[in-house]
Amino acid sequence: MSSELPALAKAYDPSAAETDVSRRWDDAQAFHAVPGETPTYSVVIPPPNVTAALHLGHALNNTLQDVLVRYHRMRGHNTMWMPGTDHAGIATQTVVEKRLLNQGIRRLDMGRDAFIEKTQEWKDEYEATILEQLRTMGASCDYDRTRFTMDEICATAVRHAFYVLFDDGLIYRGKRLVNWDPVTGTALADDEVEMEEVAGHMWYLRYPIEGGPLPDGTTHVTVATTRPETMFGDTAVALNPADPRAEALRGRNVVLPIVGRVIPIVEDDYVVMPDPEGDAKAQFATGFLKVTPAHDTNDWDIGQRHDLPVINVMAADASISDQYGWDEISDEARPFIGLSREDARTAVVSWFDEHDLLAEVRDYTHSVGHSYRSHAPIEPWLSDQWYVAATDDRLRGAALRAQRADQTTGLAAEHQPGDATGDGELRFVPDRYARAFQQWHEGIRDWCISRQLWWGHQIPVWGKTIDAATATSEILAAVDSVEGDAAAKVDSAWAAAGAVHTARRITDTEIVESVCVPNDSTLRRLERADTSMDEAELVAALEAAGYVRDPDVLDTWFSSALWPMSTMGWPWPEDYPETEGVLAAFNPTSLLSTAREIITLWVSRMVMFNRYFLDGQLPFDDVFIHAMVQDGHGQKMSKSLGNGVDPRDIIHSHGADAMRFTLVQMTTDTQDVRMPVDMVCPHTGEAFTPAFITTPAGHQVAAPTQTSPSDPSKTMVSAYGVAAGVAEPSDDAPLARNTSSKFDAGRNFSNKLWNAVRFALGRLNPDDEAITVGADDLAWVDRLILARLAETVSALESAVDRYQFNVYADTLYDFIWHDVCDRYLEAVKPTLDERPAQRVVLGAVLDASLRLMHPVCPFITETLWPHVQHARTGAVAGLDLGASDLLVGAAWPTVDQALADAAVLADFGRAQALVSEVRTLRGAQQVKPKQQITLEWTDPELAALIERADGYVETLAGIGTVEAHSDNERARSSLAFEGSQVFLSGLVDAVDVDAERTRLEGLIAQKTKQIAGFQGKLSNEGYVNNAKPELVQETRDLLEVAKADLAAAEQSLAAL
RNA sequence: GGGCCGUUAGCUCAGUUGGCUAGAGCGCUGCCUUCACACGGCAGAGGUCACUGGUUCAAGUCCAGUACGGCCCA
Repeated sequence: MSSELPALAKAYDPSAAETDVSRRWDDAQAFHAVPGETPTYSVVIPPPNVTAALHLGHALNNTLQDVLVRYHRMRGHNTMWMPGTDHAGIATQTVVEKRLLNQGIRRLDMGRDAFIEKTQEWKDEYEATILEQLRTMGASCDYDRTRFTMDEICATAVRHAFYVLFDDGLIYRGKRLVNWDPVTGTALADDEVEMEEVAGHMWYLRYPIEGGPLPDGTTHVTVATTRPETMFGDTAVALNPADPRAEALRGRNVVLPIVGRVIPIVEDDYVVMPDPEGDAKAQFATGFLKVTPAHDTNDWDIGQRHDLPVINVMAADASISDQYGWDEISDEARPFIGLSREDARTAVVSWFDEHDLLAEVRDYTHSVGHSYRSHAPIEPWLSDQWYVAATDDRLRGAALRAQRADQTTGLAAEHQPGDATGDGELRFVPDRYARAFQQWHEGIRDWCISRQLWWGHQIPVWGKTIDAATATSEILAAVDSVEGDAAAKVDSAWAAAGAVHTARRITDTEIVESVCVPNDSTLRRLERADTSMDEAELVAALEAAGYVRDPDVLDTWFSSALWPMSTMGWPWPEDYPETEGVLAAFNPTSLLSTAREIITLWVSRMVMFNRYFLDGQLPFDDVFIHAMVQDGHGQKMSKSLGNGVDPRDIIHSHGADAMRFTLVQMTTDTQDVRMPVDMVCPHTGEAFTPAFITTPAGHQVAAPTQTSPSDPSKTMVSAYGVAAGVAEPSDDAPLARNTSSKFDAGRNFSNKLWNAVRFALGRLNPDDEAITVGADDLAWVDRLILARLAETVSALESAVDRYQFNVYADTLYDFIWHDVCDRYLEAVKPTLDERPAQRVVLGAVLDASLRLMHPVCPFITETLWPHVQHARTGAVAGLDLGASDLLVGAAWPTVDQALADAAVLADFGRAQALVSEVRTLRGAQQVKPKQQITLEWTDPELAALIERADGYVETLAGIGTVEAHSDNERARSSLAFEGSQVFLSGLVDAVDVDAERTRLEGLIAQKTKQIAGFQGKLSNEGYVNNAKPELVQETRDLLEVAKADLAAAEQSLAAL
């Protein structure tokens, strides 16, 4: 076998190893889970958008998931990690449109089908990239189960879910103000709108009072607005009923300038009264508010309260338009029709100025909603959209009741968890995020799910608007059975065939019918009166009857909300061989790991849907919210700032394990991850800290052009320079890639492990007899490393259980680097060849170390695994290391805690302290490493400790001889250890008395200070009486030792 | 505007129920090219724990406030 294993190179080279290991995992189907065995551990990946390649935030999240997944797999759980990608409707459509525009092609020109085809190509490209990235970073997903939110299995789930919700009255059509993105031309959900501070103006417009001046001579009211262009749609002016001017204005109207519309003055306590001392709003207020119900959400509410008309004056592109509800256009207003909202604003302000109706303009900074995709300002816009009744108790209530009682505060009585499945079981880690979940649901509004896009799941509703006079009796009966424009189910032939048929009266004369058609897999299972038609036939019949399919698609989050179910084959896993049994086995999943903002966007919706469709069952037990990766200036990484780091670059320069280890080590539960971004010089390959500049917006970014650190004649271009369009890469000045020296930590650690194993391979003998060794057979240092191993295993298990990733990494690092390498390997070097039992321990410790490190650094550990397996022999009693061909499938080590020998660990602390003291002295006197010195003790107890430690102190401190102190003429230095004098001789030929005196005087000063501190504590009665007795005793002991050390040092000084 | 988090060594961060004589990695300084590792070894320097007040025998840790930075939701 040894001939098959090539000798290890002097340093770890990740690239070759990673490829080889990936292939071995694939060949062994190592990540594939099959329903059956329990217990299970399952995770669904938060599906990355197919808009772009994965970034460092993805790398972090997926690394953390992989650590947990690999750990649980090793713990013997039936572990399944479901991978996949998200079609990301608006985001993908936007990027594809942009790419096409660059080629001079417009979406509308090419048509829906052709555009979807192009988008599909984009999706295929990025899906492949993303999956490749996941494999490259070592994510142990069950790739055989890879899903896409628009593939057939997911689409089936979406169709069925829509049908059920529609049938249950939880999906409805409503004419509301939506967040309209005029650039992409679609509605957005509330949480897809980002608020941004904008430096704008407050304009003060004077509206003339109809019917002449007030008794006090007032002829106008002055409204304050940040959006003058919406004035065409004003249908009232409001003031606060508490305003002293209210009485005089009661019942009066104003004449809307330009438009000529006469609109009432209404009283509403929403209106902020002017107050120069008040907050910003009050300072800028006039007390009069123009009310534009069709273009402002607050005005919409005021309009509802006062029964005001709603006049939409804008088209879908936010230009001023008379086509959406504004008629009776005055001659004065006509020139404004067709203007963009920006031009209209300028024109309106000019008009008011020219007509002496512009009272004032003031600078005003306020927040404005922007599309999270196009970044265009959102227009509140009146339109017909589909909604999920998220406020219904079956959804919102279920989400609130899911929360663990100890993570909520002030829940309403009806939201207290009950006995239902899933109630009170949802846990957030860190727990502070539970509050975000709770507050979001308490303030939730119905969820607008229709998007005016082409890329997505098209809404499965066929509609028709009919004249009420021609309606069938069933339809009339239905619409008359409900109030207003609510939808009512119609008992029709469509319904008999399995569709859900609704109707609603939208005007006195018009009725809208909507027919929701389920797909065949649902139809097959329905009990329906008319089974003559399948889906295609039903649709054909509907279309023949004049029904038209809704052109809109569903919000991406609708399909994402089903992800833990749809990926597992819901609703009918038996329909697809690959999903059979998966849903039952792996939902609820064990964990969802995601980012903060996703709590509202996604977590909430998964909880609502999973509970609704699966009898209250939660989609996951734990929600882990991971940190955000920021740059060195605390800024979010983004393309536009050019401060992003591509995980592929890090894998290329440092290796996947180095990246993973560093990310894990940086993950604490309190803070975001700050990652100072360096650049790689394309000329020399060296990493350097770039020169930074501050953008006008106040961001710290790498200057567009950078100079090569070692050759000032060469330059390069930064990612910011390219993103900002101010620098163009060329042959002479290429684009420099970003990196971060933070990843050196992981690379160094990998290399350390590599070399530790390399050393061991040279000293272990594969032909050793396979003996089982117990504590009694072992030397002190062997018992020590096993004790530290036992402690380490416990600490790692506890870290995983608590999602303390940095603790996991630090514990591992400390054990491998310090315990194994610095201490154990160094200590056994002189004895290994003579002690077969020690070789057994060394082999077992390395075997266990690879297992412990595997979840974080899977590639290097898997690479080393066969070498260690080949070289080691025998076993250690109490340390269970099950055999396995591949490390990925090996068992987590189980260690009998009896190996955590307390006496050995106590001696270790003392021996290590002594080694440290001796080394410090050696260092101070610059004794050569190879120089063996003599230690002379004065306390026999210390001699006994050194004896028990069995060579440990001598080896690590470079001591050749240990003997009792005697009076002779040797040149010697002395130190104080545990209150006794220890002498070292043979350090140098002649002791530098002056240096020795300085050193001892420093020591005396330090000890004196310590003693004062301890004495101060002990002379404090409050301390002695109140502190725990063992603590007081400890202080007393420390004082005694310090005193003895001081005496020893003084004695030495006197002897000089 | 509401909520959450952070401010500890030059940098990036730990610090569990108050007991600290404040730690780690990187960087820095000195020594060592020792037969696992210079992506290394040994040693060292470096901190009034943002600020103000309070509780306590005792505060990096608890409470109140201030300042600055960040995030989430409006």
